[in-house]
Amino acid sequence: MGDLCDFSQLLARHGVRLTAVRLAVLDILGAAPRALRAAEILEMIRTRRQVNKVTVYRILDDFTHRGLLRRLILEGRVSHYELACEHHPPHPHFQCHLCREIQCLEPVPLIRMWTELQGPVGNRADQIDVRVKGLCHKCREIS
Amino acid sequence: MGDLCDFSQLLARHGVRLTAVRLAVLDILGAAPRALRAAEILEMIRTRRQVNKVTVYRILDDFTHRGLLRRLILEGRVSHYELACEHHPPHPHFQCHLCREIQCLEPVPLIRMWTELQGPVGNRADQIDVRVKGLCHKCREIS
DNA sequence: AATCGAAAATCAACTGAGTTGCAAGTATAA
DNA sequence: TTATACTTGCAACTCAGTTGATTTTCGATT
Ligand SMILES: [Mn+2]
Ligand SMILES: [Mn+2]
Ligand SMILES: [Zn+2]
Ligand SMILES: [Zn+2]
Repeated sequence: MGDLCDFSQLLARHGVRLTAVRLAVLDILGAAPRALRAAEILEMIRTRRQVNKVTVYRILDDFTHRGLLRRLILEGRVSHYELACEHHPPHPHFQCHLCREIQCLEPVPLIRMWTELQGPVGNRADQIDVRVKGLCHKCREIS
Repeated sequence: MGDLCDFSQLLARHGVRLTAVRLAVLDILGAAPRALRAAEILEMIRTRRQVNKVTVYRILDDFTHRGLLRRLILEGRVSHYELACEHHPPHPHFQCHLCREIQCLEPVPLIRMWTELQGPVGNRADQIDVRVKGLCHKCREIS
């Protein structure tokens, strides 16, 4: 999924030092087929090296503010993260209400809704998030 | 906002006993111009009577599962609640990234996107949430 | 009116993702 | 090499929400 991005170059461009943990975070998210929770990323890094959770949380937060990652709020309390580089434009997400698994959906054009969604005169809309909830195909055939 | 609903009748129809706290929750949400956090609802009930937070959380959870309220996940950690009766169909929400305030927007037709948003064949989409982020008109004129 | 069982409210203790402040370590610059 | 800034680690904390056990209230039955 992220095999198109050169992460060390990406970090350099953002004026961020290349460190083992930072690269691991990007590698893992780049290889993931879906958005991941901080705890999942932490666990995956720990299969390679020892790391403190605070370090990972701080990196995720920093990268999000730099626009390198997107933080997805799909359910209460836990955030999910995904790459935000040019090869991964914003897109809607699907969450199964049974297995809670998250899927990335293809981008849909929202341009026609944009004006309507600005709401009361004077609001400035910067971003539109679309979240689909339902039953995924795996859970459908089980139940 | 909720002056159209007869709450005592609504509770009766759901086979739920009418109690002071339950009615207060519905009254408050019915009068609110926007979705409220549990802590806000709790505080507002406490201007009238003494009540434990667990009671309020349990009522909000119960009402949500009965489909009497909608729980909105708009930012991490805190949920917002709004009435889900027939006078208040699902609709998009706007959140200002500066003051964090939430506004309800008019419903928009999503029917054209529905098929696209089902995603991989076999998924069943039940619900589409639209969330707009930006700068509200109040915060715009300040900054 | 007194009794009883179910539903509702309370209390204290807990959960867990995420945060904070500060100390220790490591890389870059002078 | 030494000074400096940046990065990581550790421990303690926060806070919305949850849990389980106990007490209170309600509505029915006798
Ligand atoms: Mn995605
Ligand atoms: Mn609303
Ligand atoms: Zn599923
Ligand atoms: Zn605002």
